[in-house]
Amino acid sequence: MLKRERHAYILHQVNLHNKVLSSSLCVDIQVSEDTIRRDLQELSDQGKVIKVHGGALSPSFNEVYYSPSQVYSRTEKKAIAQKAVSLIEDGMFILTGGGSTILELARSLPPQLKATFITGSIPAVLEYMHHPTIEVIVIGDKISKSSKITVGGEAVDKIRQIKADLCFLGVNAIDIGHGITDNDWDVVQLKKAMIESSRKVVCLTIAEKINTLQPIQVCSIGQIDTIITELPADDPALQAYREEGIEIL
Amino acid sequence: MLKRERHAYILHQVNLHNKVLSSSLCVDIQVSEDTIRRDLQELSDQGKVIKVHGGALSPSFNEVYYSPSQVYSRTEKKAIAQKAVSLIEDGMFILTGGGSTILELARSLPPQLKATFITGSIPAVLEYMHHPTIEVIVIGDKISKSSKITVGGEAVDKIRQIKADLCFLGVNAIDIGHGITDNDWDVVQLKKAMIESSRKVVCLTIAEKINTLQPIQVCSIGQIDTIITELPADDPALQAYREEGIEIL
DNA sequence: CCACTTTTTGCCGGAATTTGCGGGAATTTG
DNA sequence: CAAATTCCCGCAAATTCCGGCAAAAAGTGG
Repeated sequence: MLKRERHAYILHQVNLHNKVLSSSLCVDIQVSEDTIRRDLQELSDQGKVIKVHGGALSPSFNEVYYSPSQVYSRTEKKAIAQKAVSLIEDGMFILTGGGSTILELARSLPPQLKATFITGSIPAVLEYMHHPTIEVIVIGDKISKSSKITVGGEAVDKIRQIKADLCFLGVNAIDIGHGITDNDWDVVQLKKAMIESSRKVVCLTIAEKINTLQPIQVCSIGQIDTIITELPADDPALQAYREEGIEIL
Repeated sequence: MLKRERHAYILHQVNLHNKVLSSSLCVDIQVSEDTIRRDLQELSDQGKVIKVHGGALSPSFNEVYYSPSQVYSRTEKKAIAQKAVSLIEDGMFILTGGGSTILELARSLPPQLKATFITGSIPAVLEYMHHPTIEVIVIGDKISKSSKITVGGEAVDKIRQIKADLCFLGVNAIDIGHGITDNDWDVVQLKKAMIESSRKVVCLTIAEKINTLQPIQVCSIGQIDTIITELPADDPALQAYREEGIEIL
């Protein structure tokens, strides 16, 4: 990996997460800690980051008041993203939707990962695009401005032509009896197609949304292979799902 | 392999992967590292790539991390966008590419305009998405990270199925003899399809790019209906194009 | 076809950059 | 305070860069 690439990657990470740890960077990028330290030093000299013991912070961190509730349940979603990343292997084809949990996943992808991500979500495409090595395939159709993803028959058709290894689904509501449910007709059509076109379906959801309902069903519990929440895998809140034979992470 | 060929190949690689290593290029093309270095130097002088120790990066690669305000020739592009907007009428279907001039156009759209914009450019989609009343249709396919547009056979096919009223084309190089030319094979395929699928083809270009050349032809002068530059319509620099029967704005 | 110029290319030697490593100082944490 | 981690400095190896030079190739004009 070229020096400039590393710098770009580090800056991207800092701007996304407001901080980076030298220790995690050097395992991500696969270079020695000294190199990372020198990189941080240079970026710090340029004023792009603020160097601190053990890593670096975003320069805007000190200026603006940092509201932790800026993004709804950001920390939980980060934890979910971390677990989700562990399912991804080099060479995989991965279908993803949109939603803030998926975005967090996109930001947490290790930099040397070589996989192909397929999505109709514009914010997700933006995140994937920043990644140095992954391939991005966009599902085209009309944009739904509210959800910022492409929706419609063309999009559904395209997804049906795909057979992906993995499908990451950000979930609005999940319930043991009604499965995954949602509130946008067009988005539901897409999610249905995504589930059918994937060998393995992984649900990402914060615990808060477990056992909640929305008007339109996306799929039944039986179609889900894995559920990822911010809770530990053996949390009692997930017992019912475990009993249905769903893998819990 | 000829010098021009090498340059085209290098540019293609850079646009594809966002970076090239001198070491890998010289085994690919079977020339000495010195030749590659000189090639990269020249391309860097022309601003086509950014030379770094060990190789080169795509110029758009760094843009992402810098402020969007320092865009090259911003004021000129705004002037062009103003003129372009005057061609748009309610209810039109409009094909557009990517590029900073098109983005400026997207930002200049009047807020009550009701039209449908079709594009494969992710930055353009983002701009259109912010608009309250226009419809956005995304052309799907694999993302070219450097140009940030979808490229490939699927995208070309989709465009062919469309018959748009207008096509706005950001232009890299235009010449009276060679028409519009560009340097990325995949992008050229898209632009060709866009031109064929539109009733009226409008070129947006800053005056600086008039009478310049790139390796690959997009279309001949005869296929262009309108040219928009920041210059007044009767500027002598555009005389030759006017004589070809092209409308100048 | 031949001399002549221009361009291109490869090679060489020295300079510069980058990277990892070791040792000791400094900082953090319990 | 003590252990662990992180930082900093200098060094060495590897790689890359750069300017100059000469041979090869391509273009030019008679």
